[in-house]
Amino acid sequence: MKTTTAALPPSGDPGSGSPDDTALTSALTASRALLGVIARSLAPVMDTVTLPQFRVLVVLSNFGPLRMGDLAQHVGANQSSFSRFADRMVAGGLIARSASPGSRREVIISLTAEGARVYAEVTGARKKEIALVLEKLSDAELDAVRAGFEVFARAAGEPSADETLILGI
Amino acid sequence: MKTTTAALPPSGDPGSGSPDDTALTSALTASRALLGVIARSLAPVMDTVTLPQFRVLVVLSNFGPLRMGDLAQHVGANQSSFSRFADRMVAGGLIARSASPGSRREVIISLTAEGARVYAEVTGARKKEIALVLEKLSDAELDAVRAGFEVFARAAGEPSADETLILGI
DNA sequence: TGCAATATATGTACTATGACAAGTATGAAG
DNA sequence: CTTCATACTTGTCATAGTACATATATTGCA
Repeated sequence: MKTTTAALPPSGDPGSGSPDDTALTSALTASRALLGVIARSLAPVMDTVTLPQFRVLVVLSNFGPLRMGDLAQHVGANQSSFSRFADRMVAGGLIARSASPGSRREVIISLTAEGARVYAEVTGARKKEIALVLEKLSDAELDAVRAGFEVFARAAGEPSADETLILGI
Repeated sequence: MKTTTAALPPSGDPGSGSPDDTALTSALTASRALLGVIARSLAPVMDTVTLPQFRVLVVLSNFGPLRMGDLAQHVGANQSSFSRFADRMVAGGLIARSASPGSRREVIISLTAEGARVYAEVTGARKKEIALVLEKLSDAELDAVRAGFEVFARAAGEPSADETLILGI
């Protein structure tokens, strides 16, 4: 029997770690801060492109023109669905279909100038947002940020393209 | 005339900043790393809830039970649309409708245990992912990360709830 | 009581996404 | 040239999200 489950109290952060992992706490807080940055940078284009569509822009920006099927695979889409999905993006002026030089049955998808602009708008905004934060800092603080972030990024490694695509960023 | 715009070459990061802003570069790299973390933490639940639905879980986790209309406002949804949106989440066992003690026309939405579990799964995974990165580090490196992230988070400030909701995180 | 305001639910309609099957055009192998 | 595989397109259908207008229930106030 599936009775309506009872209400639960709010919980900002579930479970506080051991008292000595201040680095974990700091990392979580910083991750929220960076999320804010990312979200703000993405917001302005969200009425031009949907998140799944932005995924495509990311892939094409990083890999260059791709065959339709390969592109579908990269974003984890069904190939047959993807054709009409591409139609919408073509209609939106974000991508372009072109014939493959090698084979007439292949269709190459590439960014249009507009598609590239949308992508650049987001990454540019992200950069600007972060710069805005950093310019509040003293030289010593900047150095601390640089050192800490470098260490973390090195340890975390670059996320695979497919991983970040989950969010479409 | 809007002819099909030509293909553009790939561009990983558009525009490199001035040579001295290594902190900016580090921050951008770290932001990508954290994005990977966030994306990985979100991936497992993406077949249980959609991103808009996860937004609701986030809001309810942070604010506790809310009236339907207030909840709709928090996630930026049209009130009349939201009723059926809530239907789906109720059907999915993620939230529950209950009568307001004060007024019989008000409907209070609260997380079910399952809804709270899904939210906790994501935040828990995020925490675990970050811990996994940090445990590779030496004490000195941990200290650098803690210091750098603390400075950055303080300068960036907590993102507003509405801001992070853009991404549904 | 009666009326206006409030809170939610429903009718209707549209777009985006996405799955599956079937069709069409092209290329490659024999 | 026939046949099979490849690459994309199209038909069909189902679901999610969202909007606008309208209906229903409830409350508060005159």
